[in-house]
Amino acid sequence: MELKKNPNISVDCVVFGYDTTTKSLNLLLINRYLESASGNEVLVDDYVLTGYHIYEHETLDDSATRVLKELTGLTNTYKKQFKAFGDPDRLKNEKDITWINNEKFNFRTVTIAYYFLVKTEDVDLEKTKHNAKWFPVAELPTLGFDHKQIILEAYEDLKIKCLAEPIIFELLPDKFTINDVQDLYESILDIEIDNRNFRRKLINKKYIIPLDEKQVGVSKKPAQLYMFSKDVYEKMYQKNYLINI
Amino acid sequence: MELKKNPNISVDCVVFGYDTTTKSLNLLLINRYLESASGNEVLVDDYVLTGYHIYEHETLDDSATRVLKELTGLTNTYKKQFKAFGDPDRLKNEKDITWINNEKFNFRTVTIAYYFLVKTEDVDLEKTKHNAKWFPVAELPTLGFDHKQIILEAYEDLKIKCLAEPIIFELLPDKFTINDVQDLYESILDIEIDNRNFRRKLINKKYIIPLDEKQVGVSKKPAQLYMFSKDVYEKMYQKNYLINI
DNA sequence: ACAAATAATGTATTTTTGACGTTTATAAAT
DNA sequence: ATTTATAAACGTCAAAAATACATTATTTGT
Repeated sequence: MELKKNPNISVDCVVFGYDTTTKSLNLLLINRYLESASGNEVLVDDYVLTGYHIYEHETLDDSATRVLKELTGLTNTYKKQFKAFGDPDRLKNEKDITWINNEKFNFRTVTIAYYFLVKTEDVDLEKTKHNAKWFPVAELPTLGFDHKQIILEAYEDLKIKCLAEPIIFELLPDKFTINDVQDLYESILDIEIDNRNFRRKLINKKYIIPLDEKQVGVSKKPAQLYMFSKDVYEKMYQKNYLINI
Repeated sequence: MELKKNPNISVDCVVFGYDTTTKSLNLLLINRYLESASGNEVLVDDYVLTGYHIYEHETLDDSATRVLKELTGLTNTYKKQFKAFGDPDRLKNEKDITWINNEKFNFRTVTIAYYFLVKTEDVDLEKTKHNAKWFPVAELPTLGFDHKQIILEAYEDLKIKCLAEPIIFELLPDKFTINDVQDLYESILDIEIDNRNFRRKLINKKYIIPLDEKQVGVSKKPAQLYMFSKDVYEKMYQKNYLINI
C-alpha cells in the first residue's frame, strides 16, 4: 500500500554532530535532487536538510524520527521540535516548486523543523542515503530552499538550550574528557572559557562521573575520562528557578 | 473576494494576562461553536483557544497576529511561536471533525501554536468576539480539542522564558511596583520569593526605572512606581553565556 | 491620636564566579 | 636511558551574587 502523504506539511531535520578532533560543530547535509515536471531527478548544485512530507497516520515527532532514521539509521537520539516555517513564498524559486500530477502546487508547504544531536561516531557516512556530508556550521555550503534560515534558527535555539540543560553530552562520545566538554561549549557558543574555572565547575557536578580509565593512543599525557549520568542529573537537579534577567 | 484557506494548517493563540489585584495569571478563552454537517453553528459546552486556518498569502506570524486582533483588537503585543501540534488523532472526537462541502475532512490539521502576553487592562471583554473570558491557569474549565495540552506546553515554555528574559513586563501595566513584579513571578512560577532580596536585585537593574510617582487610591502606604525600559535593556544587557547546568 | 496595613530597609554568611601561572604525566624522539 | 614535546591537572585570592532573616517607616481611615 502506498502511504498517503500531504504536500502541505513536511518535517525538516537539522542534524548536529561534533568532531572532537577538529573541534568543529558540524551539520549533516545532503545533495538536493530536483523532481522535475517530467518526473526525472536532477542533481541541484546546493545542499539541503533532509526532510519529507508527513504521512497520513504518523505524528510529527514520528515523522521526524523516521526521516532521521532513513538518513542515518539512527534511533533514540536527542530530538527537539524548535519551529515551524511557513512563509507563503518560502519555496518561491522555480526549482523549489512542488509538482503534483504535472501541475504546480501553489499553496506553501509548512515545514515543522526539528534538530537532532547525534554522536558523530554513530554515523557511518558510507551508509547514509543521499550522499550526506558533514559541514562545519561556520562554513556552510550554498543551501537550497530556506534551509539556511532554518539552520540559523536551530543553532540559536541550541545555544540557548545548552546553557540551561546538559544536552551537550548528546554530542560527545560516552566517554569524554573535561577538555572535550570545554571545547564543545567553546565551539557552540563561539567563546573562550577559562580551563581551571570550567574544570572546577564541571567536576563538582555529581552527574559528571570519573571513570577508571584514561585516554589511550595519544602521544602526550592521557586525560582522565568521564561519563555523564542522566539518572543522577534527573534525580538531583530539579529546576532551580534562578531569575537571570 | 473570498480568502482561500487551507484546512490542513491553522494557528492557535494562547493569550496570557495577569490580574494585579487577584494576583492571578489568566488565559483568555472562548466558547466553542461547532459547525455541524448541516452548516449550523451550535454552542459546545467547553472552552477553546482562538485559532483559525491560515490564509493562502499570509505568513504564520501574520496569521496569528490576525487571529489575536480579531479576538481582542490588540496589535503589537509580545508573541512567540512555541510549538506545532499535529497528532493524526488530535481532532478525533466526533464533534471535532472538520466538514468541507458536507464531507468529513480526514487528514489531521496541524496547528502552529503561539502564545501572547497582553496587559489585561488593554483587553475590553465587552468588545471581544466569541464571548471571551479570563480563566486563572490554575482553574481552567473543560477544554475542547487538544487545547489543554497546548496550554500546558505554552505555560511550560513561558516559565522557562521568563527566567531568562524580561518578558514579564509585557504582562504588567506600564507603571508597576516592585511587589507587582514579585507577585507575578510568584504566580507564574508557583514559588515564594524573599521580598528583600528580590527588591534589591530588581532595583539594581538599570532598566528598572523609578518614576516620580506613587500609587494613588490605595488605603495604605502607597508604593513607588517603576517602569521597564526596553531600550536600556537591549543596549546594556547583551547575552551573558552563563552555563547553568 | 491611634490603629491598621503594607512598603521599605540592612547585615552577616555562604556560594559562586573570575582572574591568573606552574607543575606533572606520558609518548615519542634521540 | 635521557631528553623533549605536548597537553593535563592543579590552587589561591578577590569580587560578586545569592541566601537567610526581623524591624521600621509611611500612609490612610477612623
